[in-house]
Amino acid sequence: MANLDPTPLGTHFMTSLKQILTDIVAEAFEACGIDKKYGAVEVSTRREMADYQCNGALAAAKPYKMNPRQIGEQVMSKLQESSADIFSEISLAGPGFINLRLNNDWLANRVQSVAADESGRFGVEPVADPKMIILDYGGPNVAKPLHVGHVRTGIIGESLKRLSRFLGHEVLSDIHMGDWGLPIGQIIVEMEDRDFDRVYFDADYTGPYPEDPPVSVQELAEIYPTASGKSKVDEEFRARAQKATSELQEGRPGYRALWQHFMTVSVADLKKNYGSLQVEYDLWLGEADVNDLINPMVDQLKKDGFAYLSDGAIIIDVKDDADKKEMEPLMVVRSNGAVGYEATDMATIVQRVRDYDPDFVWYVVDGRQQHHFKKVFRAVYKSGIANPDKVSLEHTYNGTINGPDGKPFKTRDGGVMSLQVLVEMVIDKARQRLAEIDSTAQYSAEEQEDIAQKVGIAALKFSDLVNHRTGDYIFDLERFSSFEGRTGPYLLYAAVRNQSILRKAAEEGLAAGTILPPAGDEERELQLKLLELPDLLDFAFDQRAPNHLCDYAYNLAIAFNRFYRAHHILNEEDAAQQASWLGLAQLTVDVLKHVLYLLGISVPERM
RNA sequence: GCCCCAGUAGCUCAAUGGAUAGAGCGCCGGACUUCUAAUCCGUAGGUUGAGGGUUCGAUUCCUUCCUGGGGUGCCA
Repeated sequence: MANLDPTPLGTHFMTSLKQILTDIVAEAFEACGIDKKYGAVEVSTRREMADYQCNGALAAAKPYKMNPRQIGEQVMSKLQESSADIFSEISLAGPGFINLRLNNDWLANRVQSVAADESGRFGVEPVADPKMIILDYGGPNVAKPLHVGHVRTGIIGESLKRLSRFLGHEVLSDIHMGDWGLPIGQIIVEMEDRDFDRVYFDADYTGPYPEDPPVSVQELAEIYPTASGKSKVDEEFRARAQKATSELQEGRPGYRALWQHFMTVSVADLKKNYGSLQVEYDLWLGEADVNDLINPMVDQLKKDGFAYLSDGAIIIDVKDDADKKEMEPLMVVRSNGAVGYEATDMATIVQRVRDYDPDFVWYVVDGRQQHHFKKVFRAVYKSGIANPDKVSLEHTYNGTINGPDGKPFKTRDGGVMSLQVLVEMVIDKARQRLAEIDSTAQYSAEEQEDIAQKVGIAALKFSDLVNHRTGDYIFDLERFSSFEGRTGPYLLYAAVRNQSILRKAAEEGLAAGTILPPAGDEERELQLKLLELPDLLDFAFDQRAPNHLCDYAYNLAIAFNRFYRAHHILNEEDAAQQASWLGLAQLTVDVLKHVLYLLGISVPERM
């Protein structure tokens, strides 16, 4: 095989099997006088016929005015000359699919080289050109408890963070709290009406204020919905709330002191609740953190002619000449002087560009905000706050979790189901399941509880992440806490059984050895699946879609479970074969656990 | 009105323009003296909402409808 030009395609060309095969087939196309771009190789969709396939002969037929099968024959003949050591079978099928089956020795050799990688990267090289990515997800509102709706943004964002970071990108996650808008004003007014400590509401008093928060997060959880409800029906209340919001933003000391208390109790609660889902943040910034950037930004926008007064509000036109549809302007300051999330989102971009100079900002936020982000992105690009050639602002939106009526989920009494309650229900279900299983009875109470936590969280997270990011789906507690079939616990179980073998092997003094060519179809499929990892990670990253990680983890677990059934490792008498299988089992569990880690799911030692 | 998103097996969901559209659940039927049966194997189940178009090839791209959901300058 001739030395190929280094390819700029793909980020893991050194280790991606797909890329290696594409390079080989592309060279064969070129040798036939056909553009190498037609040499793209994919995992075969017909696994009983091939491991990998190239469809390029079909695509090349027209421009080269040739019969696709004729092209296929020529390419095959070149491949047979150049790569007989790699392929055990090269065939042409149907209208012109080039089917490739890998030589078993070559296959095992590849797997062995991945197993021998002691860096913990499974042969996946960090990207050559790391990007700086800011991931904005979670977006909880201060004083509002997390509910089922926060599940998706939190765990999808967390997974994208872990994936991007593993691939070698520089990533910062920011919770971006909603802590500066009308809800805060509504709570302030409601608290004033309820005669909370007067010092906070006395405009002439400037401090000091009490150190202890006047409210708990539980009280806030009750006060906010009440205030929000009043605001909808009571115009006077609403006007007062708007005024309070505006005064808070302008710096009224008593309101600022109250706000600080809200933050203290809310952040502690958020850390606890997101922590239970293993959703973690690098930055705990929020809308309030950009307050001081807003006035200068608005002044500049006015000075540059992008922002102007209209009906008492300050707006920016974001309509594009290419738009056929209507596109109302973005309102950056309301007529009462308060700012909403349009201004804070814009100012946050000012801040992020200034402080981090990112290549990407991904907003993992509900898809219903698409219009909002479109306007914000246009406004910042148009006004020069962000340079479209430098930073890509993406609304990496997620769908909603709906009730049976197709609308965002509500409990039977019309309320929202809190995240904490949901998590506790799922873990409790896991406890019950655990109690039914004999093997765990001997474990300590602590270990059993740890297992229940991991099983419950795995069930919850996997059943959400397995759905495509952008799609809505219907909330089903049974499904969230199901432990059978295509679920989180299925994956844990596969990993745990594997670990059990390795533990027993270690006790018997058995060590992993060189991985040999597959002994059967089950093992062959497992080896092939392991080699798909780099391409899978690239693909999931490109699509910003963790469901592909779920898909891979599940298929890897299936492949392992079949292998497990077909070959009894510990009873194997051939020492080299046994050592090979131990190596394969070790690699499988390492890869499986790592992909689960990228999903934000932890694996217990045993269960 | 305008815009966005969706419509795939009984149900919940997958499917980077490729061959015979896949899983899980549910249904029916098999496999535990064997490294953990939270497992494995098998059967049945489809006009991919409808029509048109582009393409050698369409669930995927374009277009017109139908149905559902969402959004649409002073809530976020």
